[in-house]
Amino acid sequence: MAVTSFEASLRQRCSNCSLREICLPLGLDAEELGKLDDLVKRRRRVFAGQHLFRAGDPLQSLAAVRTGFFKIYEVSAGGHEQITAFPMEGELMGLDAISTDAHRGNAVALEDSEVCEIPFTRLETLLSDLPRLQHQFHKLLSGAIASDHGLMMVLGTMTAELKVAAFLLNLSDRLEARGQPRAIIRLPMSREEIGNYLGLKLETVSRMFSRLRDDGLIATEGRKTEILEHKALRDLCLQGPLRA
Amino acid sequence: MAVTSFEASLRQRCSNCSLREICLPLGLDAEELGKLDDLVKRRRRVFAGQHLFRAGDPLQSLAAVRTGFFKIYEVSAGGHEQITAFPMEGELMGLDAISTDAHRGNAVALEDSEVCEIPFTRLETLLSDLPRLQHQFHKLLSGAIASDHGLMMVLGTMTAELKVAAFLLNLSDRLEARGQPRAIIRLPMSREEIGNYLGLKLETVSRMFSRLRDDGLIATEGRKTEILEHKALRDLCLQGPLRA
DNA sequence: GATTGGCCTTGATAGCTGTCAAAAGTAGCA
DNA sequence: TGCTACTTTTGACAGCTATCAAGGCCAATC
Repeated sequence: MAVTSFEASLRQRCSNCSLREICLPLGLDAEELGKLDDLVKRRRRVFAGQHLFRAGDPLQSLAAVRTGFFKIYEVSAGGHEQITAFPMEGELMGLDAISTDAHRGNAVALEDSEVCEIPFTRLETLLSDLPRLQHQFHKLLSGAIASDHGLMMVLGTMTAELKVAAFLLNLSDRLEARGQPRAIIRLPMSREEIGNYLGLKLETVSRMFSRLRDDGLIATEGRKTEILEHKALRDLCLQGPLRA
Repeated sequence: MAVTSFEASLRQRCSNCSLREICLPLGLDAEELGKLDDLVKRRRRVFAGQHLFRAGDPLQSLAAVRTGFFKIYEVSAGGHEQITAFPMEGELMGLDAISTDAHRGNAVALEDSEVCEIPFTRLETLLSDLPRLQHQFHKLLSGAIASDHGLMMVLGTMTAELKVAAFLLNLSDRLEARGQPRAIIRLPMSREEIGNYLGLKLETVSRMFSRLRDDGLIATEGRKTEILEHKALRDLCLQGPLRA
């Protein structure tokens, strides 16, 4: 029992987290990691379907996904919902709240998940003391912008088939960056949620999955998807709506 | 002559810049402003059509638009160009470069413009000393994410007519935030560039301008556009693709 | 094991936007 | 002023995606 709780406490620290090469701790030395550990004390389980935060909530903490999968959606003034991201392990949520001190998005767990809460005001204080942590935080903010631009490119230039292909490749790349097999993708979101994210209707998403399957590029079994022809799928995205 | 150059040097400082309530200096006291002034020494003219930076350039400086208008476009692996922003006065460019230490976008002046160059490494050093500047910088990064999400909502949920209406309202709001008349919009970009930004073809953009004009919501005279019915235009965006 | 409800797939049709084409408008320049 | 090149507008038509509809699959429940 004592051993178990010791191991649990180890797992509960940034310094031993398997995601430290992806998340906030990247590039820190032991002393710096210790200070970050002091800050990120609160871990929290979020069950499937449960909200972690809602639009309008004051920004208390940023949250890093430790295990599981989330969706972030925003609601326009006209009442339309748009999913803006599907954060997975090692990704931060709530970065867009800093500008207004209140969350703009709603975060829902797509499966039973666990997050590390990072009190934002205390984080900013710590950043001033730890230049390397500051730089890594800026890289994560900047990376979020870059990744949003990637989605804008998908939304603005691609046909339905390419959008779905790009979506699968994006997930595949992110899995690979976490040391997981890049070919096998377990989708925690529905066709409707994929469609919302990609600017498509759920029927169109379904049709495109079928088309990619019929073309032999992927195999599907419900929400389990396997990429059979990785290179062909990437070439499809590259050629794009534009041929040479 | 002496007076002129004195006035010029005043205008060349963050502490006296008319954009200090929008840009990086927001919230700083006199001493802090002085340190920022020391950092942001280089102003640079960029003539219409000229590039300020290109994708792949190492990140040396962020740039704040002082006067004029830019477009930022990214080129996908497949060679497709996508405009991701039209920065105007007081807006920062190059934030997405921090994550990779190299620019991802290409910045082109749409008209003769002037920018303030902010050496990034020195900025990060200064941020550690000036918590308020650090917080404002984070707000601007966060605001860039929020604004990208706004565009994703437009791209993902709106029809062509609503996209163009939302585009005009966005420009109108940003002009108003700078104390300029919100109804009169001088577009420095072509129909093709608007279309690229909104995920539409130039002909469709032109048709939607004509439709909004025929409906009495706007008046057009080439690239000069006037919003005649501001509320009606906003209502149009709100009702969106969704009734009720 | 049958039933129920949610999600996914597939088909037929309609509507919106893209494509192709031509003419009109605008700006720069000799 | 007149020329040229570019941008914008407008029209006709095709193609892609949304819509409407029905049926199948799966898991949870009784």
